[in-house]
Amino acid sequence: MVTLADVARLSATSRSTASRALNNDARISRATTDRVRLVADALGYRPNLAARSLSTGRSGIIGLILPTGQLTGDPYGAQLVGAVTTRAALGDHATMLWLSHREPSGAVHEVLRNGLVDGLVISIVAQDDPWVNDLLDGPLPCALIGRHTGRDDVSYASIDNILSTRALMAHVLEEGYRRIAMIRGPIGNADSDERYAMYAEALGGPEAVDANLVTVGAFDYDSGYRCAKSLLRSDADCIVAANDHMALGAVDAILDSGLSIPGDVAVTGWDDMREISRATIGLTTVRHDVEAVGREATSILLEMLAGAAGPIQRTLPTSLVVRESTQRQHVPVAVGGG
Amino acid sequence: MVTLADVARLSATSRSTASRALNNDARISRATTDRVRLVADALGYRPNLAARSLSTGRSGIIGLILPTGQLTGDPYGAQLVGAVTTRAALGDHATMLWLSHREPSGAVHEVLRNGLVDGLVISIVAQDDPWVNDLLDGPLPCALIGRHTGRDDVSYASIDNILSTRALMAHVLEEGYRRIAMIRGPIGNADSDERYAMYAEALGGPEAVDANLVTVGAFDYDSGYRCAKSLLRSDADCIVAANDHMALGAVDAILDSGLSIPGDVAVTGWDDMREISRATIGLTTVRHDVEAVGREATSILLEMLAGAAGPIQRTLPTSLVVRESTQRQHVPVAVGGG
DNA sequence: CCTCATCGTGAGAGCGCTCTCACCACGAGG
DNA sequence: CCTCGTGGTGAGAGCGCTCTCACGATGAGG
Repeated sequence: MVTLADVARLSATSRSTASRALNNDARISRATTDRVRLVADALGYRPNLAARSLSTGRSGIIGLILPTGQLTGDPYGAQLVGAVTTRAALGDHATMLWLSHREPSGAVHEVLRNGLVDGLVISIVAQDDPWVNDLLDGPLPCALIGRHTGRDDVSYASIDNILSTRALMAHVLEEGYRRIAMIRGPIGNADSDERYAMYAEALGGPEAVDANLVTVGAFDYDSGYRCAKSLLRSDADCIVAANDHMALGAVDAILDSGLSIPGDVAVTGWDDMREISRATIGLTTVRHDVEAVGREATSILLEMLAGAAGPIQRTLPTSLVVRESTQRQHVPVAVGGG
Repeated sequence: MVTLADVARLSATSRSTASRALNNDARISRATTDRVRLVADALGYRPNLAARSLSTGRSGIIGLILPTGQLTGDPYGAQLVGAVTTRAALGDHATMLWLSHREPSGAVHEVLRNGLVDGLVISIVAQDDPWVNDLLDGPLPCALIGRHTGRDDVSYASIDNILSTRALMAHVLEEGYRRIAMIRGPIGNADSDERYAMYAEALGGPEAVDANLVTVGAFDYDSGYRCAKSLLRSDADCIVAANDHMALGAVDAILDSGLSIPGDVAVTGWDDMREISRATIGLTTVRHDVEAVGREATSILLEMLAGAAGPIQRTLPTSLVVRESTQRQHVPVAVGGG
């Protein structure tokens, strides 16, 4: 293995100088820097990260914690991984992935407190997981993907649930729907809670909401189907689902009941997933940029690592995509598709 | 930060002894070991991995290299990641994920030669990527997921393409199909090459193959569709696709052409992916255990790290799953589903 | 001509761990 | 009683890097 000492010897300087030259220290003269660089290249020198890490207390590695579920089924998780990895590499950090299906108390904690990673990007689903708070209160800088219910003191990058839900609700109200039901996501999940809150706001506040028109799903196809069946019994004429998976379930439930979309019942989703937009019916949904969120969360973490103070919180814009599933008044037109 | 020195002091021993006690060294007396352990637990001591790594030359981290494409669309990549991570953790190793969409010459090489990872598990698609050979010939132990065309000197875990293809071909021949076409995968990909070779063998050898009945796809839906359209013009009565994605494309192409399955044309796939088995028609396919392959490749790497010599190569069994898409002679029955 | 910044460089400690080597105490064997 | 083996422990070097501190050379200002 070629070490810094080798480089120093062959470029006729000290290890100190060689180290500085390779790390862009302005104090080193141009001539020396060039010479050291040349030798390092020639030798194929690679700094040993363990040694550097031991010396600086920094490893140059960030951890990405992802619920296992996010990596199966849809490309969401994969996009996230790609975005985080790419952004981290851009900032000279490597990324280490943890899947949180094993008790994080074991695996995660193990590696979190031993100095392997400098910080964490965390994507959560079940927001009441106790270990999330453990991590947030731990010694490592953390940036969340999505908001965390009940905590305003943490850094995160999130999509804008407030404005997007307002726009969505305004749209269906304008289309003339009146018994607007919701298949919300799990209670305690921040995205889910926020979307529900704005749904309620649009209808005139929580007390104005008809309890029969609200069901709780689990962000998957099956719960969407089940919830929709129940909502149809309550005479819903529009079903607002908190994501596209559940919306697709709702679509199938409606069609299976012999009703038409949007003639009898309208449906909306969330996420604008490609495969689902392509499905049976063009789905009115909210488009947001998964990769941008991952990128932004990573940027936030890197900023914190560079010394930026306080919780950094950023909300990314979304856009309403109107397709046939809510356009009762018009001739159905293929608007979307991508 | 609590260091080994702290533990040693509070348990009234030396750093050397404390280190040995925590690492299960048999030379240390029971009493001392227990005492050290107790103190370590009480202090919440975590060994600093960078220091250990610097000292031992081992990091306890393995790298997993995955083509970006494998993480999008289907759960294949996610299952792989899960299996590798889990198996590695079992062997006290953490896993670091690299996606190879960036030129690996940059990112990968960067981190490979600096002592961060002890070894690599590599999953490849385009097997002619030059960097794969660079890695295989590099200083790090590597275990491949799937075979690598043209190299017998490397360690791998692979599914059995030979026996599975024989069984599959025997099945369709027995069903009475005679113009059996193939949508093979990319040339140079070992799985793809092997499957084609056995397809040819079953028909009486390479020279017995009708060139009009062989097309080259890219393992995705679109190429499956396109290839099938062309094969139908050559009067194929059975289309053997090298994976389920392409098989699904073929199914749609056949139906779009106004033909029936398996009445007019039979179709077979590979992989037995859940979503696809659920699709329009029950697909005869080859089931193999993705997670087992990932697990096995990781085991192999860990064995090599533990000192096992020579290339370790293991082939995992597959099973033929017969569903309606090839059963012309019988009344279609719902056989599969999982 | 001397003082004093300024710039560029070198010496060496230290990061936290492992591991070789040396040591001590004790009991068995001669 | 001395030697030797053995089980248990300690001292200390070393892993490869960074960074503080100190130093020498150079040039400007008095």
